Amino acid sequence: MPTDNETMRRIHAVIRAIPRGDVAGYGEVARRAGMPGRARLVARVLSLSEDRTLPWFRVLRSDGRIAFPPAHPLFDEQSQRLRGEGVDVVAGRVGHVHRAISLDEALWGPRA
DNA sequence: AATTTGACCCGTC
DNA sequence: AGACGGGCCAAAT
Repeated sequence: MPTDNETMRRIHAVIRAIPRGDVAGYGEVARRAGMPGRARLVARVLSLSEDRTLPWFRVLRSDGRIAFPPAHPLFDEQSQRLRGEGVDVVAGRVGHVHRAISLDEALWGPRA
């Protein structure tokens, strides 16, 4: 499945749906968009997106770390934006975030 | 045409 | 906590 407009639209929609002060993993976004296992595609769509209103900073790695290396300029911007909406970010890592539990968490418990 | 490169993820050890 | 292997896949070399 190529990165056609429909695929991109669905991924954008899921990211736009992440509430303020909340975060989601790339793989989580992929699942919610009906494309399980396609985390890399989400990352790619994000990297190519021109939509400046998209809350890209709410998307993190599954382990809660910011995807960029600390040296990358977007690393600091993402940290700032998240802190700006109340998310605790320490050393590029989000701590315990106030958010509704996902289906995964309901079934398997919080990611340690 | 083959290989490498990413804003990745997961089970297993 | 980290490493390793496999899955993922469009773009760029």
